[in-house]
Amino acid sequence: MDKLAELRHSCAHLLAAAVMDLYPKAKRTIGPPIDNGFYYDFEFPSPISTSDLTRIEEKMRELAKSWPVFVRHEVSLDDARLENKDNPYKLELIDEFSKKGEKITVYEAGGFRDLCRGGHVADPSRVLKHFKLLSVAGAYWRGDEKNKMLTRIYGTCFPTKEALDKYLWQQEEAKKRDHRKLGKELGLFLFSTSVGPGLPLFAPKGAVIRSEIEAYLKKIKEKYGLTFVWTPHIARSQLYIQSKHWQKYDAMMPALRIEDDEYTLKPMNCPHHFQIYLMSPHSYKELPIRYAENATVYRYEKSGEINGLFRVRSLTQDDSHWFVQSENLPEEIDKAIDLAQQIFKTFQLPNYRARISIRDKGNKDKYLGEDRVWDIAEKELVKAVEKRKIKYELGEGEAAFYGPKIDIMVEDSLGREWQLTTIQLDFNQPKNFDLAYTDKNGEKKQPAVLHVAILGSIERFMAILIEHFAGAFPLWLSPVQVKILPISEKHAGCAKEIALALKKNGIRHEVDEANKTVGYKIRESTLQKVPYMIIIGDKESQSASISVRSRDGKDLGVMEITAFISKLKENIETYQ
RNA sequence: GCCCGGAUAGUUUAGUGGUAAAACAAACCCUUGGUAAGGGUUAGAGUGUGGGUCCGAUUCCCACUCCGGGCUCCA
Repeated sequence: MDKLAELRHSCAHLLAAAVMDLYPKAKRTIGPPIDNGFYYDFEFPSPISTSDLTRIEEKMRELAKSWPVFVRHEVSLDDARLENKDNPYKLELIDEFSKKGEKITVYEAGGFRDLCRGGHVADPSRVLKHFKLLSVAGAYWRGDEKNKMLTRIYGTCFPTKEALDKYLWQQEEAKKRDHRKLGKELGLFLFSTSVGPGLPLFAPKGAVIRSEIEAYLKKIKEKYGLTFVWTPHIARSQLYIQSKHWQKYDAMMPALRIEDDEYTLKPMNCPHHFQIYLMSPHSYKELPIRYAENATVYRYEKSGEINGLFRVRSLTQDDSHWFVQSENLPEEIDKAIDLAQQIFKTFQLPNYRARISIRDKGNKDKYLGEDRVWDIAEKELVKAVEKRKIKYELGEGEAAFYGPKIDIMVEDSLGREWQLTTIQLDFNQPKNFDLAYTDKNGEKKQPAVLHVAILGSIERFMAILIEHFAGAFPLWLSPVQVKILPISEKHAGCAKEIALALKKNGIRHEVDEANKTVGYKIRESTLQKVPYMIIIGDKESQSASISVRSRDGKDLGVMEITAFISKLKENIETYQ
């Protein structure tokens, strides 16, 4: 256990002590350190809420002052059982450890004993200072929904006040950037009770961002040799029975009845794209065939799991299926990664790492497809990320039975990681759907399929972008690129002329004709994160020049309107 | 789905067992302004939905809907 984890684990003990002091009837369970702090799960005789945290935290501070050194005791099974006779959770753990033949240890500090593996700080009263309780939540005993729901208290602890403050600041900053909050403030998207949970509606400004992203994806994917297709949103349930999703996939929406047949909302596009592939026989000369679609699919996410645009029930995948001869897999995998890197660059996401899911080597039987092809594929996945110097880790045994895959995790401006890209090899579906091509010897062969989604879900990606940029999108994505601010009513005519010039050049703009001061208008445009403001007063209306200001408060000075427009167009056209 | 919390004008919030207050936004008026909030006036919700208790409910109780925090990170 590292130092920070020891500190946090010790703090979890402190929390448990405070809780036992205030709620003697509560039952303790476990309290491990986690990525950003620690938690402790309790069974309380009656529910507690966030407002109780203050009291508990005060008690912790009181106890911390004289918190003694942790003392380790090795105890026998019987003693351990006796000591915890009223706590079924601890008993369960004790029996488990004993069965595994592990030593049972108890740590004691300040009259407070807890079953514990160890890993504490040496001088608790000196270092247990910079902590904070954060939230209360429900959590199942051992994470299993069949078990009893416990009350989890989350907290965090750092070695210094500065580190704690920094963490809390980051949390605050993340809260400010919350895409749900910004989505409302910037008029991007909404949820309507009448439409239903998890079904986002995009308002004009959000729709602009969406369609810019989709248009960009279409352009760059076509450049990479993908062809776009379109498929409907419902299909006969039979299609998914053939693909085996019906049997295995648990996020299928319930079936619909249309006349005498059963249909369902599509949860994925693969079987549809396969139908297009099956439209005609294929020669090896045509391969690889790469079908792409920005396709909206529907998934049944449990009500409690829906979360803003991160987790929705209608989502649009930037999906594609590449039908490839096995021998061409290396170059196709490389191409897919190259495509992903280009796209990350465009969205100003410079840091990412890969996770490669491969077979469990000791258990090769449970995987479908030729051993040789798996070997090549796995090696190629590794080679491809190494060649591009992408940091990666191997997940042995994490591959699905039908193929290995690469996931790419991208870091945002607050240092949080998001999994975006999945490049999944599939040796299974070609079989289910009898996909074939004729090779140069006239023999019928089965192509490998690569499922490639770079951004995953466009809704989720938009949420990430909103938080990454804190709503201040790059020019090409901004719903309003330029705001024209006439100083007084007599400059309205001139403002309209400029608006017309922008319109002719395809630059999204608005004129703020409100009867307000220019200072007020600047403030409004800045809060709306409009990249550029043009201020029009007497000086400007008497010449062909405009005065430009950016949303970050810089006065860009006076320039010719034509020069300004061509500068913007140059920037925007990079992405079109 | 489950645990905890919440739902009051377009938005953010206040408040009360005797039918609701403010700020910002909006509309209008004054002002015609030079780089992050000029001033005034007016209108706007009957308090998520349904039920119950009560003379009386937005307030208390119940159910439902929706929203938020959380449910892998093992003594």
